[in-house]
Amino acid sequence: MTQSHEELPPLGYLLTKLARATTVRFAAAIATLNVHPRHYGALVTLSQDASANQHRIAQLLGIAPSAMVTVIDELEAMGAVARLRDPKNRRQFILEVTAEGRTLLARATQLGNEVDDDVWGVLTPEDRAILHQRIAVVAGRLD
Amino acid sequence: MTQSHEELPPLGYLLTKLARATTVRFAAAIATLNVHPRHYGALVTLSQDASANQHRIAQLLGIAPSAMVTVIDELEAMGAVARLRDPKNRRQFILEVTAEGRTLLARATQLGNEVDDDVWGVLTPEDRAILHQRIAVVAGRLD
DNA sequence: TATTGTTATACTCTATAACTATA
DNA sequence: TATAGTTATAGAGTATAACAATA
Repeated sequence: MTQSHEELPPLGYLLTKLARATTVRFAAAIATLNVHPRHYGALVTLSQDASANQHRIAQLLGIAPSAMVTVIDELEAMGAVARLRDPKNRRQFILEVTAEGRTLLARATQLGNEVDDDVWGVLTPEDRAILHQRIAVVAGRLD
Repeated sequence: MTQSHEELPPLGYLLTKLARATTVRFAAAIATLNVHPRHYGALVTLSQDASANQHRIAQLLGIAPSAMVTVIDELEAMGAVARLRDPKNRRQFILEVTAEGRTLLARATQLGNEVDDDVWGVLTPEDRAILHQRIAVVAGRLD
């Protein structure tokens, strides 16, 4: 047990600081694809839960449903997502990630991984992989 | 080596998602002290680098120098920070964290740790301590 | 009457540029 | 001429509330 542990700022605070710095770099990287982090988040979430409607995606992303409209509008304009009326419930859309959307997601993820290399390069690959996996677990439990 | 690792979204993206959820909880917790996350960040940074002026703090926090003015104004109004003119260079201030400021920081940190318990409770204490330490290392290298 | 998506609007946050004083 | 702090202002981002279509 290290004595210094108690004196670290809360994990959540350190995370916020890191997230902010990382987002700036990530945003700059994917701007070359004409994609905003907002679009990336929606694409990731849509890919993970194909049955989600716009309200559900907004909830998962932690933003207002009204804010989703523009994001999906833009993804649709890029040809990354298609709005298909659900015949079972015509109030809502089935949000389909197109082949183009999957390609875009893959490219943005690649750029994100390069930013990761830059920011997290001080850790050994093993440490980083373990960290990555644990963060994924915790992030997945938030929903 | 796990095959699934390659398919995780970038660490930076997961972090941003976690940071967002955590900040909402942290902000709600420290609101009981009439403190905003912004104030907390400035207090932490000031405590870590006593010689920093407002421009330097803004740089470390990744915000515009003009945005610091209100933050320091509010911290001063709370009695948490004192602006003392530097006699060596009267353009800048020495920003002193008061005893009251240190108490406030400790209380807010305590609340932040409780939020951490809530969010990170799915990890074992050992895993979490290692994670915390590594995150602190990476966050510290950003400056 | 409730739900899904949408629009209109207001509010918060942040950045940019111009100003004062000091160097 | 450059730097530290400040002020004014504009832009981006976000949330809230009201609305239309559907259930």
